[in-house]
Amino acid sequence: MGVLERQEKEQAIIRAAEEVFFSKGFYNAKMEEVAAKAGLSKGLLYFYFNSKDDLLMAITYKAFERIISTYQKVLSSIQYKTGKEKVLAIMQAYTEFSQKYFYYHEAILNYMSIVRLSLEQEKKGATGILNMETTKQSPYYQKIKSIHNKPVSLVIGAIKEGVQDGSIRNRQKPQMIYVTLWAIIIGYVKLNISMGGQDTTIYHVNPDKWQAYLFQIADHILSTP
Amino acid sequence: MGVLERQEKEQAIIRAAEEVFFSKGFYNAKMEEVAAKAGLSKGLLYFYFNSKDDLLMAITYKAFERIISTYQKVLSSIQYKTGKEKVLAIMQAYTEFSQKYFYYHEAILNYMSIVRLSLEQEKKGATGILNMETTKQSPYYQKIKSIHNKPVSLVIGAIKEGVQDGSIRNRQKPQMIYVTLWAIIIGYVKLNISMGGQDTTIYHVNPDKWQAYLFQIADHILSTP
Amino acid sequence: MGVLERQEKEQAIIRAAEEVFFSKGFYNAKMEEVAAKAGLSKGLLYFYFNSKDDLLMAITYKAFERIISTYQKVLSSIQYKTGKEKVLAIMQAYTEFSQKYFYYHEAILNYMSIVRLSLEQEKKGATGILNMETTKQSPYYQKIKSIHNKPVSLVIGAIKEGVQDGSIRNRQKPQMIYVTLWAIIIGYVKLNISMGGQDTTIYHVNPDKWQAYLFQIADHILSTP
Amino acid sequence: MGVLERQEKEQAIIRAAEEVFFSKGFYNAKMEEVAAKAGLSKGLLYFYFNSKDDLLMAITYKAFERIISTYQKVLSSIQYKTGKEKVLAIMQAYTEFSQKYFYYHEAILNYMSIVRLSLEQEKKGATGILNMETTKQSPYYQKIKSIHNKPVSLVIGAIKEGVQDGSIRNRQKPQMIYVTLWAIIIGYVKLNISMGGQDTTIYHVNPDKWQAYLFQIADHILSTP
DNA sequence: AATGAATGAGCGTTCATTCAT
DNA sequence: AATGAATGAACGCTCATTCAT
Repeated sequence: MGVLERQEKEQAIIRAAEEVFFSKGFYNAKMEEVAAKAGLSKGLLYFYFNSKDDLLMAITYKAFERIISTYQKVLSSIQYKTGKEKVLAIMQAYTEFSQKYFYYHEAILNYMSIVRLSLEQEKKGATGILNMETTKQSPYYQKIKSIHNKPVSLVIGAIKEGVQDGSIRNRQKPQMIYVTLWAIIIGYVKLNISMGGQDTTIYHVNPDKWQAYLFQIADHILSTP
Repeated sequence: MGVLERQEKEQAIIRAAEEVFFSKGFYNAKMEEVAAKAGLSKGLLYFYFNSKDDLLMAITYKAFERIISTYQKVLSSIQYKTGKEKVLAIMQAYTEFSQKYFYYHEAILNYMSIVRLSLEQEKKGATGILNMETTKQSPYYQKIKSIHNKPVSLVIGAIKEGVQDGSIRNRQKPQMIYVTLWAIIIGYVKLNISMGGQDTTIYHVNPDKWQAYLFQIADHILSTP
Repeated sequence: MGVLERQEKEQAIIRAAEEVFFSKGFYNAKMEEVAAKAGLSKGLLYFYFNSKDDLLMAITYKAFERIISTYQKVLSSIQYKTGKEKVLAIMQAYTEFSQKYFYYHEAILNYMSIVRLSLEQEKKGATGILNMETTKQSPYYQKIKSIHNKPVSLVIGAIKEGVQDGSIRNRQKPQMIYVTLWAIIIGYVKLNISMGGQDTTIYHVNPDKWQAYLFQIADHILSTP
Repeated sequence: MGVLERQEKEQAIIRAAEEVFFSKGFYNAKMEEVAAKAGLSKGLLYFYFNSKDDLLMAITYKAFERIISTYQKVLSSIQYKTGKEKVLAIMQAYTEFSQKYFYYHEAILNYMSIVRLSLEQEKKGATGILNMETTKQSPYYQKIKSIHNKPVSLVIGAIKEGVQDGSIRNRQKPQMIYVTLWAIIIGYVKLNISMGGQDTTIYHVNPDKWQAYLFQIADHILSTP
C-alpha cells in the first residue's frame, strides 16, 4: 500500500470522525460509529491514530492547515493591496470558513482551551472536553504546536503592513487590534450559530446584513485613529 | 421536611454540581463527586433532580435567574439615566458576571445550542455537550423556556429607550444593535478565557485595557448614526 | 447493610474469583465469569475491589491469613513439644494446606515474585502474571506487606527453639535450614501437582510414600549435626 | 529459500520469542514485539508457527532438546565414573542450566502442567498459562511428547547404574530417588529466584553455600541405605 | 426522605490472527 | 516467502441510574 493510499485512508477516517464528533459531540461520539462511517473496522482506527483524542487532534491539525492555507491564498491574491484590505479580506475568509466548517472553528477554540490549560497547571475552570493526559501524548497535538501561531502572525503581519502603508490609522497596538477584531468574529460566529445559522432569523436579524454591518464596524475600527 | 429545607438542599446540590461540572467538565464530572461535595448521598440527587442533564439545566436556570436579577438591579439603580447608559451598564454587568461566573456564561451558551438543535431537527453542526433526549425531558429545561427571552428583552428595551431619548443615535434595528454588542462581549469573554483570563497576558494585551477599549467601541457604535 | 453482610459478600466474591482464576488461569479468567459465579453483577465487583489485580491480592491476603492461622494453631497445639517436632508439624501442615488449597500456594509464590520484582527495579526475568503498576496500588497488596514475614518468622522461631532444646542438631544457620526444608516442600508440591496429585502415580511413585520419605529426610536434616 | 535459511529464520524467531516472552511474561508479550526483535514481519511469524501458543511450545521443545543434549554430554564426559557421580553431575548440570536459562526451566514446568491437565480432563487447579485448546493443536506440542520422557529416563538410568555399581546404596525405588532429588532442585531454583537470584541474599543465605549444602544432602541421600 | 448497594449497558482499547498483494 | 494493513472478538472498567430498605 502506497503512502498516498495510506494518506487517503487517514483522511477518510478524519472525515468520518469530523461528521460523528461534531454531530453528536465528542463525548457522545463512538469510535465504532466513526469506523462504520469510514467503512473500516474499529481496530484500524487505532492503526492510524493513537486514540480518540489523537483523532480529534488530527482534525484540529487539519483545521489549522486549512486556515493557514486559506489565509495564504487570500494574501497572495491581493498581494498589492493595502494592509487594511488584507486584514478585512482575512476576516472575511475566516468568517466564511467558520460558517462552512463550523467544526473546524470549534476544534480550534477547543485546542486553545487545551493549550491554556496546559500552560497554567491549575485545574480551576477546566471545561475542556478532552482528557489532558491522553491529548498531550497525541502526535497530532505535538504537530499543531509547531504551526498554531501561524494564523495569528499572518494577521498581525497584515495589520503592521496597514499601519506602515497608512491604511490602518488605529493607534492601538497591533495585538490589541487583532484580538478586538477576532473577538467580534468569534462572537458573531457563535451567536450566529446559536441563532440557527444562515437559514433562520431569530431576533429578526438577517445574518447577511448583520455580517455586513459588522464588517463596516471593523473597517471603522481599523480606519479611525 | 419543610419546603425551605428542601430548597436549601436543592441549592446545596446545585452549588456542588456547579463546582464539579465546571472544574472537570460536564462529562468528566461524576454524580458521586457532586453528592460527596454536597454532603448527601448519591441516591438523593435523583430525588431532587431527574438526571445529570436535569442538574445541568437547573444550573442553567439559576444562571438565567441571576442574569435577569442582575440586569434588573442595574436598571433600577440607574432608572433615570439615558438608554445608552443603561445598555452600557448592562454590558458592563454581564462582562463582570461572566468573568466571575464563567460557568454560568458557558451554561447559557450551551443552552442556546440546545434550543437551536431542538428547533432545527437537523443534527448538522450539533456540538452541544448534552444528550438531547434526556435534556428535553428535564423539568428545568422547560422552566428555562419561560424566562429565556427576558434578558434579551430587557436589553432591547433599554436600546429602544436610548433611541427614544436620543442617547442612542445608531439607526440600525434594536435587535441588530443587540446582537452586535453581544457578539463583542461573547467574543471577548471567550478569547479572554482562552488567553488565560485576567492573570496572564498572551499576545501582550492587557485584559483591562482591552476591555476598556471594547467599551469605547461599544459606546461609539451606540452613539454614531 | 451491616458490616458482616458486607464481609460475607466480599468473601463470596473472593471464593468465586479463586475458582475462576485458578481453574482458567488469571489471564484467561474473566471478571464477568467471576461475577456470574458469585451471583452478582460485574459492576459490584468493582465496588468491593479496585481491580482484577486487587482481587488476586485479596485472595493472596486470605492465603497468608490462612497459613499464619494454621501455623499458630499447630504451634499452640504442641506447645510443649520440641522445636524439631514443631518444625516438622508446620511442614506437615503446609504440605496438607498446599495440596488442599493449591491455588493459595500458587498465590503466595506469585506474590513472592512480585515482591522480588518490585525490590529489584530490573525487568529482566520478570515472569510474574501481574501488571506491577496496578498491583502496587492494590490496598490488599499493601495489607499483605504487613504480614508477609510472619510465616517465615514462625518457622525460624521454631528452628531456633529446636536448636536451644537440643532437638535440632544441624549446625547450619536457622535461615539455611529454613530455605532448605522449604525448597523440599515447594519442589514436592510442584512435582506432585505436575504428576497429577494424589490420584495418579506417574513414574510409579506413590505420593503418600514419597511424602513420608521426604519427611524422613527432613527429620534427618534437622537431627544430624 | 533453502532449508537451512528456513531453519535459521525459525531459530531467530524462537530466540526473539524467548526474550520477549520471558522478560514480559507470556501474556504481556506481543507478537508484534517478537517480530520486531526477530527483524521480521508479524505475518511471517504465522508462516513459521501456528500460533502464539505454538511458539511457546517451540521454545519448550528447544528447552527439552537442550536438556537432553546437556545430559548426554555430561554422561559421555564421565562415562567411566560411578552412577552416583553421574546423577550428581546431571543434577549439577541442570542446576546451572536452570539458572542460566531460567525460562527454559519455567517452560518445562509449564509443559508439565499442561500434560497433566490434558491427562485429567478436570480443570481443577489448572494454573497453566496456556489456552489448552490451541496448545493441543500445536505441532511442537506433539513433537515434545516424543522426547519428554528422555531426560527422566537418562537420570533413572544413571540411578540404576549407581545401584548396580554400589555407589548408590539408597534402597528406595529409582523413581522415588529421582523425584526426591528433583523436588529439591525445583524447590531450590524456585526459591532462589524468588529470593532474587545469585545477586541478593534474602534471609541472609548465601546462594552458593546453600547450593553446596543441598548437594551434600543429595549425596547423603544417594549414599545412605 | 434518605441511603448506598446493586445494576448493566456501554466504551475505548488491545492484539492474535488473517489475507490481499 | 514475505509484508503489514485489516479484522473483530474480547475485556477491564466506568458510572448514571435504580431500588430495597
